[in-house]
Amino acid sequence: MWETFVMTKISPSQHSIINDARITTFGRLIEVVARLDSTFGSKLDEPEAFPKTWFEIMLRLARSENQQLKMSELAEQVALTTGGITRLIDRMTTAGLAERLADPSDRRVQYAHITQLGVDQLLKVCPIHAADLQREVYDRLSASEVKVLDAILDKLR
Amino acid sequence: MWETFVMTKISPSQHSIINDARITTFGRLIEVVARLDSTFGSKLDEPEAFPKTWFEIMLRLARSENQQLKMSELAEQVALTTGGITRLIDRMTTAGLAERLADPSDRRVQYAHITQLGVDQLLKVCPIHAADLQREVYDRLSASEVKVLDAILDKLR
DNA sequence: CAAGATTGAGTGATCAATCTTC
DNA sequence: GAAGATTGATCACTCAATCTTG
Repeated sequence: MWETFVMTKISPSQHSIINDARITTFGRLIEVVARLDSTFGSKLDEPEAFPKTWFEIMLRLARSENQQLKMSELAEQVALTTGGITRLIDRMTTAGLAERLADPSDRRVQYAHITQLGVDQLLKVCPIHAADLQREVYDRLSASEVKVLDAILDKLR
Repeated sequence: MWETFVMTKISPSQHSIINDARITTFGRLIEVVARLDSTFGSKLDEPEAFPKTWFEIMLRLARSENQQLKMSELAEQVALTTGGITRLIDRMTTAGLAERLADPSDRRVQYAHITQLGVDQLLKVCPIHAADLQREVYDRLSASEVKVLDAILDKLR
């Protein structure tokens, strides 16, 4: 069939550039992770639901020494700017899940600290999230694949 | 040393809930991908630089039949809402990288189509991105690890 | 002057409501 | 009425500038 309109054409040599396997695989990685992530975000539709970002914050605080982290450390860990963290902790503070603690030895720093309510909520949500992960991720992978995945993450850290 | 203030406490049994290995690994996955992704975003600081979202869009359009996709298909593929895609294509149209094409057989649908300028830009950026990926990702992994990664992505699709 | 946190302005997303076409 | 795309309102982020403390 002849073409009625002239469309954008891509030559064979250009085709190989656009279809680079490395770009394809990485793109799939981004896509799969984004899709899984958003799946779990909407999965937490409990009465006391909170965004997945909050979950990540609370988890890191709960796992840290004294259940607290410097604002700047927290920002670095969750790949946000310090400005972003400032207002995120503001919101979590309003929700009663986090609070700020001053550092007596350096009055420039503020610690983000998870509250008792935050710990309670976290303990309630963790098993749900773990079950979701089991079903959506781990049940679909072999033990050796999980092992390799872990190794890959170590190398890319 | 005795404690001056009462801090949030986490018991050993609660500790095991919070430190679930499945949650940890998945969290690391999110983190590593987010970090890599933002690294490459700032890497494209060429004169005609564009955000990584645009790159992803252009790549998908260029690889598709007739270099076009329905707005809704595109939204689904890049995990955005249709509203988000509408304005994203608006911006790319303003930049001359994409355009809208009507569907003669169904006047409800609009196709997002990559322009010749878009293809040119994409062809310029792909080798740069591939080289970045090679250095930041593939040089750090063995061939078998990449193979397993691909298999994992297939299963999680 | 540097480090740490916050604030103001601007951007790009979501969600829900709307408009058009099937 | 349902499907597809757009629009309005809002939200959470970034970037750059600012304030405070070291």
